[in-house]
Amino acid sequence: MKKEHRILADYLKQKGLKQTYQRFFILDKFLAAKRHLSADELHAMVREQNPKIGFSTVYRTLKLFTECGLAKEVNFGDGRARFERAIDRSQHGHLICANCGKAEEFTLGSVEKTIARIASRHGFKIERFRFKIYGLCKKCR
Amino acid sequence: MKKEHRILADYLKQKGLKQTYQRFFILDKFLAAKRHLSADELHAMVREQNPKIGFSTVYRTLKLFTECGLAKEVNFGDGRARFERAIDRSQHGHLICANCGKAEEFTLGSVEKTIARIASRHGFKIERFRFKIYGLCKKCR
DNA sequence: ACTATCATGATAGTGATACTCAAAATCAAT
DNA sequence: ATTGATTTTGAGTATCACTATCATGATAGT
Repeated sequence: MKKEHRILADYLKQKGLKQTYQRFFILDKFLAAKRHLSADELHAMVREQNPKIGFSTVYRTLKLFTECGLAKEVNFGDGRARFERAIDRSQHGHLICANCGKAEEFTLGSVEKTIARIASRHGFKIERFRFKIYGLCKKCR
Repeated sequence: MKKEHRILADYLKQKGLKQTYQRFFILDKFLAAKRHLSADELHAMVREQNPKIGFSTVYRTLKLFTECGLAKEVNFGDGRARFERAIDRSQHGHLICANCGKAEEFTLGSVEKTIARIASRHGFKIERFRFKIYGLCKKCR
């Protein structure tokens, strides 16, 4: 059993929720994706193999993934939430192209100490942070 | 004449747009605000003294301010765009409280070099960047 | 003052997200 | 395996922020 299936299964049990076919099917599709997906885009992928699964279910399931730490919601300013894998991934920022809309990632190792220092100076308790650079990617510039 | 009025007036002239009462009235209200405002919130402030001014005008005028560099659009993840002054202000990030929703600011001086380095490594042309830390502020923690 | 053009403000439209509910699925207890 | 309580699903609808439309009104050059 995949690590991510285990995490989802445990979370469902802990919360008294049910292990449904849809939830694990959507999880597999989500993990297979290479890009940052919106609920709409993931639904399109899911529906290719499984046209019965509705948008609502995909949408709610993505929220569920976010709750149990399997996914992170990211927002690139185009008015639709996107989701990315959040297991076994180091902190990273996004380079978002204004032309093609694709998002590259960059590691944040060198910035993390700075972030911690800033927060403590303001008496602020960090839950999470987002670092985004908007501009033009190599291809589009 | 205020510096910001000058900037707006020049921009309007350059673009062949008209100098209207509303545009300058909204600008004054915008500049007087201490917080990060949404179009809705600014409209509420404007309407106190001037109930005739509609939401559409406030909304469009904020876009106009953004075009001419008087304002910046920021998004704190609550699904509504907010605007902040952008003249004579150094680059800064935001500390956004998950409880009260208020946003403090922090300076980014030490991070800017890092950002430039990251971008050049990816062949990415920076237009702008956003650095946001979500968590609990001093009061709410 | 006249006229072309732009701006305004009310209304309606759009798209993403969130809610509702009847029918179906899950799961613990028998 | 059957039952029954409870959750989930999927379709439809509602809501919210934002955007477009358009008739009326304001602006600015002549």
